[in-house]
Amino acid sequence: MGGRRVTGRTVSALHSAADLKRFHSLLQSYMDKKGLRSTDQRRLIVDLFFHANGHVSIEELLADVRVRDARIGYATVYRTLKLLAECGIAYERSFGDGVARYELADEFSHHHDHLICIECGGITEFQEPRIEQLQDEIAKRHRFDLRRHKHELYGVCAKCSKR
Amino acid sequence: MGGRRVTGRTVSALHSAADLKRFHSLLQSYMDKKGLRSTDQRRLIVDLFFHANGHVSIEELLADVRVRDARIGYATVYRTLKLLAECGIAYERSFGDGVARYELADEFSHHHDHLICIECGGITEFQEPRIEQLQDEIAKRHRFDLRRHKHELYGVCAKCSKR
DNA sequence: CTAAGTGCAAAAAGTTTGCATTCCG
DNA sequence: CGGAATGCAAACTTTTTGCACTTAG
Repeated sequence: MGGRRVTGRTVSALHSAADLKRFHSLLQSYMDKKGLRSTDQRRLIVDLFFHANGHVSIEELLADVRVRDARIGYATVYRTLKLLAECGIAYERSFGDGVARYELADEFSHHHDHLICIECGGITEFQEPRIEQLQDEIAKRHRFDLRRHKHELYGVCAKCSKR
Repeated sequence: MGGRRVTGRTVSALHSAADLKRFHSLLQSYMDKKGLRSTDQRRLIVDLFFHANGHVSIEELLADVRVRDARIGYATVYRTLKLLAECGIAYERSFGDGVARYELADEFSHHHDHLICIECGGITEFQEPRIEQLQDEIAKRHRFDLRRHKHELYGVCAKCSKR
């Protein structure tokens, strides 16, 4: 119910082995279908993305990737993330700071929305099924085919209020 | 209750005269306090912003503004919108298409969230008090001082589904 | 082999800023 | 007058693309 703290890149994501399996097989079948190739770079980037904490920017992921292989370029990470977004494995987000961020799709992680602290920039996740239900209602009301949503609460977190 | 269609720039916003009055007086007092000046350009931009449909980009507002005064530059609109955002009269948003958009703060308009069509880009507004209430609950649960939120539903609108 | 992928560097697209000039108060 | 605002153009930032070279299949 509550959210777990995932500010920045301090907490490692906890996805199950089963998620990883489905993730790989979906990606593989998409790549097969499109005639795309599996390269060292792509495997590394995709792997680190899966294990990264949610909400990584291209720059951040590139830094991670370069620890393992310093030759990899920005454009490759950029194109690989686009690829993941294309086949529905990743969502492209932007929290208003002008840089694109990517996170694992709900089906490989767990669906969640965000509380964002306007003081420290910390991001906490939350889940609220009753809101999801109301969203479906709204979509129905508008005869709108709802595919995804973005729900962000901005304010000051407990820690920052105290200071 | 339902939302009204405000796609792009086709429907004119309907704010009350009282809103306009409060809007001007808040802006005026902010400018007085900061020693800022009232210029022809600023008055024109601010005025057109108030009467514009929600969600205007700098580029769009600039186009409107230039109908009245062709000499006005991008930077002036940019700086004026920043000013409005600074003093809380406007919100800066971004719907992921890489351009910043501005809309009137809730207190001068009416609070609403957005349904965004991923086919045609159309934006429809919606309101749902029960969601607002649940948000407050979530914030409380996290001892989070909620200041504002962003709730966007992405999908395919009725019109586009039909095609 | 050959079409796809990579890395680089250049091009775009949008946002910010420096500065000479204009103009509000 | 003096400092703030404007308009222009240049600087930035981030994203996207073209291209020659490499490589998976």
